[in-house]
Amino acid sequence: MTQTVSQLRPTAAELGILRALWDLGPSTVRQVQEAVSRDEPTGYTTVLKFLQIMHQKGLVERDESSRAHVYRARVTQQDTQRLMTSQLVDRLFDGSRSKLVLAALGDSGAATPEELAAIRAVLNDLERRSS
Amino acid sequence: MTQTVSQLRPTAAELGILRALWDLGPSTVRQVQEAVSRDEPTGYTTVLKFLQIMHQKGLVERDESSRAHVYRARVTQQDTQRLMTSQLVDRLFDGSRSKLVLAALGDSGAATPEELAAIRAVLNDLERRSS
DNA sequence: ACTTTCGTACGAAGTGCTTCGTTTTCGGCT
DNA sequence: AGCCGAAAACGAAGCACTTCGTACGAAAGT
Repeated sequence: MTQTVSQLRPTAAELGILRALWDLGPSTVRQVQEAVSRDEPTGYTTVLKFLQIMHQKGLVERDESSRAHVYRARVTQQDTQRLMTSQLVDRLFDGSRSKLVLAALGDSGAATPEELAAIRAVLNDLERRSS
Repeated sequence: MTQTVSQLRPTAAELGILRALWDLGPSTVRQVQEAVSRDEPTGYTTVLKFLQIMHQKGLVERDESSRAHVYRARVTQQDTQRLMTSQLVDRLFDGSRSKLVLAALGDSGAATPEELAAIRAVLNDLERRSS
């Protein structure tokens, strides 16, 4: 049953819970439920069930020492971003990351001047590195 | 039953079929099935069923004048790219497109010099536009 | 006209995702 | 010790997605 976490894709609802955990850090079910419900009202046992499933899958770990178990994300936001971005690129952009970038930037109003500067910095870095 | 196509999100299997249609242009079920099966072997009636469902949803249109109906994508690849990219950004990048861009570029080996140049061009364009 | 072939249409089964009601367990309080 | 409130565990229902078997109809060859 052990599975490589790095290849595990969270479902839509699981992603909502991961977002709460990334935001809050280690949390009880109740805390997660309250955070998630701000976005999308969700019952307590629903959230509990997801956390149990995710624990089984290895997406989260939990500390059972207290009466109210404390859950913590076992995948980082960055890794998940990379994974899901890769999958989108594969499925929809013919495997070309830069096509995704162009699409994301192409939509007007996408970025503030500061963000553009940050992107430019990365770009400079990449070009320096490759030469 | 009429629904705005621009908000319609194709499922995983539907996306595979759309990719074939984008690639081939207007095609019969058999042609789509052959193309899709190169990636992922799929039965004829399975593909037919999907095309029927997608027709119902408005994702594709069909010409029934010949015995073998001819299907054609009703959403462009670009629109779908925009839609799904937006959703990824909302769900996983706190609504910031540039975070997605940084993540996509950050992975080394992502882009060739030509691609980087193309991105830089878009960047220049954006900055000129905003000033 | 008859059979074979190829296509559409339909229904339904299998699977995974989502949600929640009910039951059980645990600690604290009296 | 017994009760109460909060939490965990369990089971199942509802829904969407995926897949395919079967039936039926039309065209083409003999």
